[in-house]
Order: sequence, then structure tokens, then C-alpha cells
Amino acid sequence: MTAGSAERIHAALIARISEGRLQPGAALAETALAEEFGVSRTPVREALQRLARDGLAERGPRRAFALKTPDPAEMAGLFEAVGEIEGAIAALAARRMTEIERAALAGLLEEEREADPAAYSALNLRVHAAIRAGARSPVLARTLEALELQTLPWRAMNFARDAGRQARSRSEHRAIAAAIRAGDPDAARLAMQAHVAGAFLAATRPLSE
Amino acid sequence: MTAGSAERIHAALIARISEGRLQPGAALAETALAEEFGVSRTPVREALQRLARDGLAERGPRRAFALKTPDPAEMAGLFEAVGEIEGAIAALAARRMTEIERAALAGLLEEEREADPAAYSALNLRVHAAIRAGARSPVLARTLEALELQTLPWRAMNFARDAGRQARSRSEHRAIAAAIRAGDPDAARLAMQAHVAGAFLAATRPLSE
DNA sequence: TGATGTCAACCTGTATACATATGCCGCGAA
DNA sequence: TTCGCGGCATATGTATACAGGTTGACATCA
Repeated sequence: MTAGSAERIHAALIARISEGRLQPGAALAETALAEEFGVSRTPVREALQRLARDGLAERGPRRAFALKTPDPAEMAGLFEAVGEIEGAIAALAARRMTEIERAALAGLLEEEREADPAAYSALNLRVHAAIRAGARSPVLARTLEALELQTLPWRAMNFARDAGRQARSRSEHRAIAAAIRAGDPDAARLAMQAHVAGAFLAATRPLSE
Repeated sequence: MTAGSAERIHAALIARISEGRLQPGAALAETALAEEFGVSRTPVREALQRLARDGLAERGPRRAFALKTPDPAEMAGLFEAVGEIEGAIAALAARRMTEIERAALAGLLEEEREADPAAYSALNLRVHAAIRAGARSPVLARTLEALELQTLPWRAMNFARDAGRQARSRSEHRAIAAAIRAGDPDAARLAMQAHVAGAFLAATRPLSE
């Protein structure tokens, strides 16, 4: 019992989407994928069902799976929801973080100030992870993760980043951290929502900024 | 090609959970379910995978599926997340509902005032549906639905309702609607969060109130 | 009597076979 | 030339067969 083919294929497909190696709307035929991965259709079916559950694939007219095409309007709704949930997380963090956690968050921002562009992305993730941890809500954290996964094809299409965005992102982080440190949930929520909106706009208009 | 066995079985299992006919922790053996539903293991597998994705089942030590046991702490976290998301929905509704929608919501509350206990439950659903529709966020609506589904075993365990809860629920609805009508997102959010918390407490302590 | 080793039954993971429906392609007629 | 129809190829839905492993019981020995 190898026990894990489906999971492996699921991860492989997500990686392909992330790298842009799967075009939006691409057909995901069970037979072809089974042959390609050297397994039978059964684990492929499970992987595709999981992908559909993740919101990354949908069933076509012939019940066949196809990669979801990122609809701009739907993506805007997705980012809005991400902003609301991450805002709620920030508000909870402002209420619940311990002094040590607040200090650790401040420390992360110090690191961030002198980080080169290559290291910035990883630090950005750590900042958000620290806030998630401080919110004490595994349910909201899981929900956020699921929604962010659905933004993956969009991010894969718009990977262009302008240099100015990074500076603004840092400044937004500081505003969030300041509100959290001050224990102001409403300000933390608003700052986080502005941050997510800024990231969305940067991803949406990579050329015009 | 019948095309839908898995969906039927999935729905049947959810119905059983909802009716309390499946004990928490109950083993969900593929073979037994396949024989019971008169199908093969394949659609049963798909139904169980969907159930696990819904957060209603989890895999045991032998990779077998078992009904998730409702953990009080986890349920509290779940209701908190529901409160945050439904609060966000209420805040968005306060900003976005048209005048006609606000009037319709007020009309629902009028109906609610003179509803007998039997009709109240359906009206309660309509109130929340009206607010969801006014929020213009299908993503948050879907997310909320997914989380509420996970509270199902908990609600199945604690179906006791006291008469006082219904009166308080009506009053909470009025507070939410008033904030929405006034276009006050923050007040709408807080009122909705208080409403969800009240429902959770009523479900948690059905005897002590 | 208790402990341990072995065996058998069962359950999941995977592969494959079969049924069925759909889309495509070619052919014929208007 | 174009429209319509029929057959074929193929893909999914479902069923069943096979493989690997774990659990549990039962028998045997100290």
C-alpha cells in the first residue's frame, strides 16, 4: 500500500498551476494524467476532486475537469474576502497577542526594514504568520489559507512586481503592527484591509503603476 | 451513466448526521456503506472524501474515515469564526444594500414579530439570507456556508431550545437591521457578532438558561 | 494461567474491465 | 457548398479484481 499517490499528484498539479505551466481553462483528462504520472485513473480522480474542492478546477460540460479560468470580477471578490478575513485576524491579534508576541512582531519589522528584495518575500510571509498565530483562531487561519489558494492562478498570471510596491508594503506592515501593538482592533482591521487591497491592486495593474 | 451516486450518498450521509443518526466517531467503512447503498466502493469513496473536505469526517489510524467528534473548544473557535465572517457580511450589507433591500429587510422583521415558534426558524434563515444577499460577496457567503456545515454535529447534539432564546434572537435581529438601515458598518458587525455568540451560548447551555 | 507467536479475515489503496454518453469526423443528399 | 445524420473514438462513471498491511483471535508453550 503506497498510500499517497493522490496527494502527490494533487501537489504536483498545484505546483504546475503556481508556476504557470498549466494554462487557465486547460483540460484535465483523467486518462492522460494517469498515463503521465504512471498510475491508474483512481488516484488521479481523487486528486482532481480535491483540486475542484480547492476551487482551482471545475467540471465542464462532459463532467470533465478543467482548470478554472480566473475571472477578474471573481478575483476581486476573492481578494475582498481575504481582506475581510485577514482583517478579522488582525483585529483578534490586537486583542490577544501577548507582550512577547508584540515584541517579536516589532522585531520582524526591524528585520524587514533592512531586507533586500529577495529576502523580503519570506519576511512578508513571517509577518503575516506571526499575526495569524497571535489571533488564536485556527479556523480563520485555515479559511484564509483556502481562499489564498484560490488566488493562485491570478498571482501566477500577474507575477510582475514593481519596486515601489515593496516599500509601500513595508509601510503598511508598520501601520498594522502599530495598531496591534496599541491594542486597537478596529485600526488593525482597517490597516490590514488596506494592505490586502494594496497587494491586489499591485497584482492587478503591474504595468500602470 | 447515472452520474450522481456519489452526490446522493454524500447528501444522505449529511442528512444522517443532521438527524443524529450517526454517532460522533462512528466508523465509515467503505465496504459496508457500498453494500448498504447498493453501489460499489468507488462512489462511496468520493462521497467520503467530500465529507472529509467538509470537515465532517477525518481519517483514522488505519486511513479509514470516521465521523469527526465535536470538540467543545474547536466548536467555540468555529462559532467565533462564523461570527467574524457573518459580522463582515453585515458590515458590507450596511454599506451596499439598496433602499429596496433595506425596506425588504424591515418587512421581514415585521413578519418575524408576529411569527409563531414553528415559523420562526424559517424566517430566521430568510433574515440572514437577505443580509448575505445585500453584502454582494458570494465568496464570503460560500465560506460562511462551509463553516456552518461544520457546526452541524454540534447542533445535532444540542437541539434543545428554550423559549426565551427566540425573543432575544428577534431583538438581536432588530439591532442588526437598525445598524444596516442606518448604514453603520461597525455597529452592524458588532450586532451580528453578538447575535452569533448568543446563538452559540444557547446551543452550548441548553439547560442552564 | 499468562504471554507470545502465528494465522486469518478484513479494510484500504490501486489497477483494470465494462457500460454509457458525448463530441467529432466523414459521407451523402439537397 | 452546406446541412444533417450516423458511426467511431474517447472520456467519464461504475464495478470488480488484486496487493499490502493491520488487527484480532486462537492456539500453544512456559
